[in-house]
Amino acid sequence: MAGAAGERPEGVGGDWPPFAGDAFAEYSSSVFAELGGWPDGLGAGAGELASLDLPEASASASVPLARPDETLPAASSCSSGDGAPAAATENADRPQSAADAASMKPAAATATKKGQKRARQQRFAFVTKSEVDHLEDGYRWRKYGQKAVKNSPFPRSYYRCTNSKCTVKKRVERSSEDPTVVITTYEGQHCHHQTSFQRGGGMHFHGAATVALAEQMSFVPTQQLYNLPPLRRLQMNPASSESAVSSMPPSLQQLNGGDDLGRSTSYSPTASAVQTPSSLVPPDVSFDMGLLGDIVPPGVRNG
DNA sequence: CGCGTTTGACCAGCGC
DNA sequence: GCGCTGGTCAAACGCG
Repeated sequence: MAGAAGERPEGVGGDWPPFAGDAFAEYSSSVFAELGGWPDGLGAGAGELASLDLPEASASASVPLARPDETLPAASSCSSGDGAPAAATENADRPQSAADAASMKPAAATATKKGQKRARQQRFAFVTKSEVDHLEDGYRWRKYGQKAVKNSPFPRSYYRCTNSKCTVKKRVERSSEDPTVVITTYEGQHCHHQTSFQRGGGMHFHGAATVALAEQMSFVPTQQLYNLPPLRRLQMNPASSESAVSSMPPSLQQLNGGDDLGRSTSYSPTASAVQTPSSLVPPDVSFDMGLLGDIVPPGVRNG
């Protein structure tokens, strides 16, 4: 969802459901990390992420999540294309037919030319506190793998969007440091409406805020995203006394209170105050030009 | 029967 | 070059 296509995914906003209630029943905090590129060795990257994103570990926030010099292909999840420069990743898109899949080596399906690293799409990771590993986000996912993670007692699960035209993937793992923390990493951007999601009626907006923020990030044009410093993080601090809505960017406020979402969700301000600790933002970052400029309202920028 | 999960195996990238 | 690790495949299995 961190797609850099600069196009708002349909279904986001008005009817984009946040995480379902169960998933966030125990939600207490959520932190985003925009990965300019996949850190080499996903385990290491995820581990850093987990430790970094916990408020208690914010002191180590300077650890990069992505290599600053890594250039990314255009992030587009859908081979069908929506005007985004998907050509760069076209080879990386999953084959749509079984024949293609059979004739394609797993790695070859995602690798580019020899000597090049496999195409990597824009990814977003965020941390949530939840007892549930697989958080509802409004889309249907099919689990396609699970791996033990080095230095972690918890396995990492791999999910793929069930939409055949959608190549969005996500990884879910628990933090080894804090078992209550779930690290969810999205890769790619949905190119379709969410599937009919409606399990149970209640939605808890803290999750919505989380995802909405991530989506908000996706509005940033690709090039802009790639030119940004390696790490952008937004912390959803439940302990903040800020009014959640007022501290949200206008677009999120709209998401939150304006449309269907606002009407159909039980919004919990306790977990939605947007904070941007200055320590997490490189000093040379201009809020007017980067992701945060679109996300963090001026009043929040100073703490 | 269709869909999703589990799980062992395979492959590529990377570090030593 | 070798071993480790991450990422993915695909057959088997379970469930509604």
